[in-house]
Amino acid sequence: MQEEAALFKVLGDSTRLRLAVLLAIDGETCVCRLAEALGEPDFKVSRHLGIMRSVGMVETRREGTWMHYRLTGPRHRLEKCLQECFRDCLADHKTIKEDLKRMEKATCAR
Amino acid sequence: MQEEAALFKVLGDSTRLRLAVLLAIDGETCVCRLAEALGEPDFKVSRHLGIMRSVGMVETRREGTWMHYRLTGPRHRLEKCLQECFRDCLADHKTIKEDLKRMEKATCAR
DNA sequence: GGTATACTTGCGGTATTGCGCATATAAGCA
DNA sequence: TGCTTATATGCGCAATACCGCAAGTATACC
Repeated sequence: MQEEAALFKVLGDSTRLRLAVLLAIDGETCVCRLAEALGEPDFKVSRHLGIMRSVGMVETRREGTWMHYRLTGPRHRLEKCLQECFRDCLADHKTIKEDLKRMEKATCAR
Repeated sequence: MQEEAALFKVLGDSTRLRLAVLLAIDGETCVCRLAEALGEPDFKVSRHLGIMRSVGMVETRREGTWMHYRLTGPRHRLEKCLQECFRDCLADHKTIKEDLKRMEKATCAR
């Protein structure tokens, strides 16, 4: 049960929960865009993404200097359920809408 | 988003996650039965239930010396989704099955 | 009143977490 | 090579979390 709890624990921080929802909605995204979306320093976002990666919740793809993060294709029912949760229950949240708005305007070259 | 993250955080501890799943499966249950199910001291179980109550995840009903805990009827989509998650994704977990077995044998007078 | 059962809570200790800052790495380009 | 952009990470600190134990409350029953 430790592994399952670890998934919830990772989502138990609002910064990481926002990142998870944004990735669920927008798919693969680079760190700088996510940092602009959240209005947080990129080292902070990077560190939280690292934590999410350590439990296998996200995967990365490097493209030059950019690092693209995406949610891992769900490995079991729990992860599938959680990802549906992001899209179905949290996408409409005020904070997420604001994050998405900032992400659209991101100055990052994509 | 803090409130939503707080829900996940509460589930980010394996003791509390087990309690949540057991309550989702078995409905209203007293502390001593839950403690026997988990094989943990009752003061520990009681403390974790208190944490779950502090975020509104569980409610209580007193009956004599017994205190019965149950999951709160979901107040929004996220809680509904999480409760489905308990039943659909976690009820079959090895640990939960063992917990349920111990709960059946509980010496507690119910 | 006194005792028993069921549950809760204060305390002290150790461990983990999240933060910002500064520094490090990694790739691209002049 | 050196410079820039994008990202990652080591460090120290303050805050929080979980634990076991011991003591407390609450109800029931004699």
